[in-house]
Amino acid sequence: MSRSANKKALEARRPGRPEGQTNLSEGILDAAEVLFAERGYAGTTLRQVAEQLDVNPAMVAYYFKNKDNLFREVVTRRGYAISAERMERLATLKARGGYDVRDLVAAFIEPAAALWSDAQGRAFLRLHARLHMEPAELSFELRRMVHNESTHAYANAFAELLPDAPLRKVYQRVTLLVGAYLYAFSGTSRLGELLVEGEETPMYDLLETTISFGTAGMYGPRP
Amino acid sequence: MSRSANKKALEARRPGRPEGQTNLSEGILDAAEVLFAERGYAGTTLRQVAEQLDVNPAMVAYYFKNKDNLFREVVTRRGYAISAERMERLATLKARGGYDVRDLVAAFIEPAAALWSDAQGRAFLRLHARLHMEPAELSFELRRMVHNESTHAYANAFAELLPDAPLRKVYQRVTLLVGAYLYAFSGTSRLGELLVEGEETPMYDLLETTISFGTAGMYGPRP
DNA sequence: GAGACAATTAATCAAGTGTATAATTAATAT
DNA sequence: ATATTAATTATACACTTGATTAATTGTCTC
Repeated sequence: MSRSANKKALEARRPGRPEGQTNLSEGILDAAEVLFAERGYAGTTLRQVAEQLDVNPAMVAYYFKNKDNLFREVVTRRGYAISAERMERLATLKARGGYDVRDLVAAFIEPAAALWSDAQGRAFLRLHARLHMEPAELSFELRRMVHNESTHAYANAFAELLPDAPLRKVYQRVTLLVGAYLYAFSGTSRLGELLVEGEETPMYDLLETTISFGTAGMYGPRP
Repeated sequence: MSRSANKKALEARRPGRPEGQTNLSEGILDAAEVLFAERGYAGTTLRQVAEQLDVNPAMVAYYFKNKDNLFREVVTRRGYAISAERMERLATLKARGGYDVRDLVAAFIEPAAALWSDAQGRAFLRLHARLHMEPAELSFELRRMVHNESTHAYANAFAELLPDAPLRKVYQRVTLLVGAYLYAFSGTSRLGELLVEGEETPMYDLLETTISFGTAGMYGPRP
């Protein structure tokens, strides 16, 4: 992965196109994903990105024009994938018919939660959560582009299943659902640190707990 | 508030102690609170803080030593206040006896949600949420100092009311509760933007919705 | 094989960063 | 009155940042 791992590392590096094929573009996105997730937009430098690939900083500009654009590409790459899978799963539910609130919650959360299984995906989940805290001028347009369609689709679907709740309440609950899963899967929740009682492995079961929590919340107050 | 508003603004400013009393320290905390909330730690410069008070950048170092320390002071000033009020309200409930899950949820959330009423408090709420996304080396110690005690106290109280749920589950649900209210009250949720259907005022009712959502979630799956 | 194109490093630039220090003025203590 | 302390501006320093440009080397097309 890191270029220092191959045989070229021992030669003094010279300018000019290297032999063979390279696909630096993907590597830059991966490295930037980790760094933006950990340190945020302002806290990440293009030099850090380049350094992680053992490459000249100018390469980032060569492939991605500028920092802003790099950030957008990192966010949209996986953001649109999640959004698309949400829409697919919603369409599947509607085609099948007879789904309930829990089915909707699962269809909404699982496409994101699935990324938890590998380290690179976890980095994106953290960035995904972090994006909502970045300054409006950086994040609002991105969030609108990536998430508006699916958020509205799910809110409407929830509203159909909850005819007694005013639309405002449904949107508020969806917001709470989003906040809950973002935080839980951002890897910043200190769950591991809080629960030190020996046997308890706090991450196990987290998806199930999140879906149950969100489902109960979406239904609203118990009668 | 801004010193450019008083009569001194028109004179050319000179070095030296100004006449009368000054309390710049509070003003710096307020300005930094807003900026850290909006732009994060890395995205905020000490010059921005100073500029907002129309004051020399060296004043920030004079009052707060360095950027790191300023951040800590901003976070702890209100963070400890919230934590203390949570502990008080928990003690009140326990003294009174006969409380339920909803009472606990309300006692946990309301001390933070109360800050929503004024602009400066909303800035802190945003910072409060953002803190959880800042790099671990900056935020973990702070979060531990400020929130560990009350989080454990509430988790244990919840566990007593929910004897069927394993402790791991209780902590997971508390985590989801925290994520939900942090996001909802961070002012970054785009609730206002998403819901454009005329009459609906999305912020009205939000505290009630959050408490109901959290209560239902804490109870776990419906039977 | 020659020229166009692709991918890389080296070097640089202007702007901005946190921080430190000295000079300056007012308030306070003796 | 005088010395000390408090609060402020001015200035500067060493370093980092995003971005640009030129030089260099490999690959592809004809």
